[in-house]
Amino acid sequence: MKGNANIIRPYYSEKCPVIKALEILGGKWRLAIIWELSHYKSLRYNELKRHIDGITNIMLTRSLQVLEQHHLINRTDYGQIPPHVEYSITADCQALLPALEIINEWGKTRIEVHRAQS
Amino acid sequence: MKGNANIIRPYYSEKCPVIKALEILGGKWRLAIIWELSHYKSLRYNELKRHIDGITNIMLTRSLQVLEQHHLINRTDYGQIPPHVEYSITADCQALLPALEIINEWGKTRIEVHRAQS
DNA sequence: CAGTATCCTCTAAGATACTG
DNA sequence: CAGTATCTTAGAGGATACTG
Repeated sequence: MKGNANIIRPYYSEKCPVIKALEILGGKWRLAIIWELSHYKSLRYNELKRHIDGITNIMLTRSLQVLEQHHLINRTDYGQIPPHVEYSITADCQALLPALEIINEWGKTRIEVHRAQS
Repeated sequence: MKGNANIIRPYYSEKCPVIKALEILGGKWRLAIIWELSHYKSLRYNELKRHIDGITNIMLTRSLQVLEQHHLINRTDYGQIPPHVEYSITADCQALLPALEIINEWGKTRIEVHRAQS
């Protein structure tokens, strides 16, 4: 597990909750994973990978591990061969969804801005 | 202006608004700056710096520039000597505040978790 | 199917010093 | 007061190949 630690080092994060949250959520793919998972009861590893265009195995794995460590997602291994693993968001994570809705809507307008400029 | 570009490269961002938003907001200090500014009508450069513990000149300057480019903050230069510059958030940016409220509340619980563990 | 193991690159972040 | 100019570096992100 390398290049896998949190993006932002502590200290100010212990005072500012917004910074603290970014420390946990700020990876390139983390919010996208949460957002994607939030639309399903659960998703398998490769399903999730197919949903998130451009993500690689390592990045998906690393991101999932970080999110799991922070109790934002549940990992359920059905202990079968071939493997069957399902991911879902936790109740803790649900609290963030209203924020993600807003960010998603806001992001849409940014894509329009971007298109209009190019 | 180096090391100042957006954190996340395009492509998937053009499809996923959440990724797009992160591309603009995902810097280490950007949300903190917006969050801080949102509590005031406007703040001067050094006031802002004093509010955000740990931020350096370059990081504040760079972050403010990026945010201004994306029309998230207004920069008002009063053209005086000594300089007098005020920063405030734009109407565009206001739309994000409800999300920041949620993230802030969520972040508080994470700080508690962090404390309980150490 | 669901991941690891290696290796590498790039750049965001920062330290330090200086300025109109 | 409100920044800029330079230089450096840690580590996030990724390419590629492999595995139980």
